[in-house]
Amino acid sequence: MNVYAIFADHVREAVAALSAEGLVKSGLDLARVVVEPPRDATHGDLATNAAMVLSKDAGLKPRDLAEKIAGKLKAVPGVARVDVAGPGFINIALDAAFWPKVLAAALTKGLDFGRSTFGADEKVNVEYVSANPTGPMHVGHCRGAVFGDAMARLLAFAGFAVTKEYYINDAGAQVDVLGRSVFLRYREAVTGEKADIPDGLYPGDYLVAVGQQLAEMHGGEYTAAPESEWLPVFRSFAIGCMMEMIRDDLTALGIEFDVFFSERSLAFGAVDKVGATIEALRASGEVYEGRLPPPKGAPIEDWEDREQTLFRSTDFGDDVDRPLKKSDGSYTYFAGDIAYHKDKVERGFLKMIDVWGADHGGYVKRMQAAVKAVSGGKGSLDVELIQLVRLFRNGEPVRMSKRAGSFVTLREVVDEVGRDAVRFMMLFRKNDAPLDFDLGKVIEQSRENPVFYVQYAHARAKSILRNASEQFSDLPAEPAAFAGAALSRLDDEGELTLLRRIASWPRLVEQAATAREPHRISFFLHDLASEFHAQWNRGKDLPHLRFIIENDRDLTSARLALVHGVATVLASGLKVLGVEAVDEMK
RNA sequence: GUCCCGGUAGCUCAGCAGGAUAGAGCAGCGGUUUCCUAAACCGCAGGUCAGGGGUUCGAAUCCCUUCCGGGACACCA
Repeated sequence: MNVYAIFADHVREAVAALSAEGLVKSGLDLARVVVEPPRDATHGDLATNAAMVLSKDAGLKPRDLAEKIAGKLKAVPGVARVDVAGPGFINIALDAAFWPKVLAAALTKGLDFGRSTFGADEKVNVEYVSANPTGPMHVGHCRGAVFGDAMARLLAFAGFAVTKEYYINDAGAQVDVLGRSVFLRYREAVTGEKADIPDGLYPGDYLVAVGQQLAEMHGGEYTAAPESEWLPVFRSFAIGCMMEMIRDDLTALGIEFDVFFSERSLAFGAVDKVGATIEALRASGEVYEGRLPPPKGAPIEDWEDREQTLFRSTDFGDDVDRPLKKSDGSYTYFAGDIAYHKDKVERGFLKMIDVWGADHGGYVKRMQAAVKAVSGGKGSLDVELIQLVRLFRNGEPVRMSKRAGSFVTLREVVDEVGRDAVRFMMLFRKNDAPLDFDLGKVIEQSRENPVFYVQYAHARAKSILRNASEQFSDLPAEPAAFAGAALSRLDDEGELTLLRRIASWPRLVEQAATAREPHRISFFLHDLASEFHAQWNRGKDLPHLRFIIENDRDLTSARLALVHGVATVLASGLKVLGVEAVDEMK
């Protein structure tokens, strides 16, 4: 039950009625009309900008139009008072009985309160992580992984039909390097002589076990064989091992995918889908053979002016056309990616979201251009760029050296501070702003740590409910049973603040989904937790405001309904973030 | 040189698809514990929303421009 959406309809109906009566021009564009919580609670429960937005087209002064609309809104059931204020705001005060109805709905729906049909089951493909299968995931991957996963959960909660997808980059030069690195570990395992890993290969210890497995499988068969014989075998086996490791890392973070899509399968499967995609685009005029101007910026030493196969991305707003084949004739990464997104379109996805690291920002325009081209203009690709995470420990930067193989792995971080802390902190910042992650602070149990702060609010709510059931042994355990409590007795300003916050949860879900900003969920939960802690503390000075009132069972029930409501929304929101709502702090 | 992302309180950041007097945490100062978890709360103080133009009833938010910081700029992924 989204109060704001319901009243936005009421406002539109009011305007339509005025038009029908000839009091206001008809055919006004109502798209900009919004109903929102007023900045100041003393203004009422709801506010709309309708009169100010429509006044120009309606040919009326904002306040005059506001008066007309207000007149109609007064007749809406549940409305107690309508005022026109300021430049033409229409403030709506609801009957005292209104908010309790929303709370009752929340209690009845439980964790599904806030779930929306907003997305209308539209298919959305969310592609994220897509780390190269050449080693364990490191912290740099972590934020994109959590963000993509939360985005997928959020969109699903908002009513979209979401598919979570991982693109395995198993076709490029880096997996050949992986195969060669593993070969050295294999020979090491066979001969017992410690291998010297030259620059350019992967030195990490995690490949030792892979080499040993290969030694067990093949014995010394390949030690003296030419690369052409062992590379495909070793590469393929190593990729499998790496993906297994990555899946384990992801599981540790609470992330599961619906689809793992192999890049290699596109060009080296039964049919060459990359080649087919290029030819299809050539037929439609989007691919041609031509020359490119030398790149600007830092000069490139081995730049060679040559005719190459180009995608006409400039037709779709890109800066230059982009090559699809390398000088050795093999496909560029971009060519494969076009074929991949074409495959998504063919699987029925017109709405696609890719989550990339910010260093891939320069790749956005060409990929969006490609999506337009392969979907006949019908598909859309949103790319969410994830900024860097700076890792700290108690204020000191954690140094990482990838070359030495001593980077901090995702698993190490999760093992140290826990899945919930990692996830929440990664989502407690806009994705396009850099984020400082302090391993020391996130496990601190204090107000400074938002993870703890929100979880503590939930635990506190549960604690109150436990205590209440000891004092009133016949209280029901099910939240839904409290929907019938005497909710009209919730009349304290702090209680009403919480009611309004709970009621705005469905609206927030839709906004966060529309904006593609899961971090709004985190901030909302933090606000709700803060208001709840505040109300709890008010009961210390003012005992009559406590949730449990010994000699007043009805009032206690009503307040416990509110506590259940808070706990429900906290749990619901945390679930969207993939964070556990704990019942007790240890 | 071009493109992308940032610039909001001393610090770290929100600011809800243009709205009413720009918010929170930390740091600073001052309070709150016979009590449902003080692991919390309350108060005070703190601002040229980087600068300058524009759009309009109204701009931190949209457009242009300058400055500053980060990132990306055939044939890597």
